[in-house]
Amino acid sequence: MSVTPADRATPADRATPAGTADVVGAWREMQARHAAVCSALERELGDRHGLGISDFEVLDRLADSPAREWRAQDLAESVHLSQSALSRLVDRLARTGLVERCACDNDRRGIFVLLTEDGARKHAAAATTHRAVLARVLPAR
Amino acid sequence: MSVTPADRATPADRATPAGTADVVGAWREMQARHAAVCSALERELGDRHGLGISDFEVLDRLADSPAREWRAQDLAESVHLSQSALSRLVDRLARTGLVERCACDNDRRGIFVLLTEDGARKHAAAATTHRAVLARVLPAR
DNA sequence: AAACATTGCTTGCGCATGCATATGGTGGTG
DNA sequence: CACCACCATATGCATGCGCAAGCAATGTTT
Repeated sequence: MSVTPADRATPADRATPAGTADVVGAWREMQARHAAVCSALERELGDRHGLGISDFEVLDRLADSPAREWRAQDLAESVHLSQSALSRLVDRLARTGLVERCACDNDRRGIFVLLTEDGARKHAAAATTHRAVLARVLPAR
Repeated sequence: MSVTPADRATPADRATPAGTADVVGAWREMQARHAAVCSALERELGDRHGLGISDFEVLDRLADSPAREWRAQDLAESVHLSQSALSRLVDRLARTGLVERCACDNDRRGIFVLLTEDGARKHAAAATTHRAVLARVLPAR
């Protein structure tokens, strides 16, 4: 149930603005669904492929890209992680050979993160699980 | 150059069931919204009331309850936290006097977590911020 | 060109979380 | 009563995260 703009703008605003209950309900429902999907993904990606959710998300972004490379910065934003968290995540992925760090020629502060062949294979395998989990638990009520 | 969902779910894709592309898109959108709401809540509840998201969620459940008390177990499930995480969360809230642990008479393994007067006041204040943030960022975009 | 501000990434640190396990309480079965 | 499987919470430990600070490269101002 979505809240219409009219609901939100109702003037009968006291301690609890009109439409508030709906928003809270929507938020709780989103939290529940988010938690359900995360825990299912965490478990299945972890057990079957040794990947965490964030790991997969990064591989997924890289696999989507034509050149299979992203600027670290853009990657962080895309997967909703802080710069520092992404830096360490790339560390872990690089240590297991799934991605490589690559200096950026025109701006030597930046780095490109690029998918290795191993990474591409891992992603292809994990993507099947990922899609299956989403199809199973995301629409579930 | 971004790859559209349609690109990912080419009909020639036997391994991926139909509708898969849509689910991935929906999941990414949910992640984005969830992250946006969490970061806004984290910031505003933290700055204005010294509360984290989980802290508020617990207070909110307690305030909702007629008796202002919940079994620790049920609380954990309701706020989507592990039993251990909730135990420590209650520690922190109890240490700042917002809740109290209360032995359960008929089953002395269990505990009730109950809202103190301070906790109720804190919740009332924070709830305003919480609702406002939700109304602002949840329906956005 | 020298000094300063800004950007992009890394690192030190503290913290919240989950998993596995310990501790203590309960109920059922012999 | 003794035992045992089970349940509800607490705690040790490892991990991933964000914030703040650091560092090197780049851009800007004079």
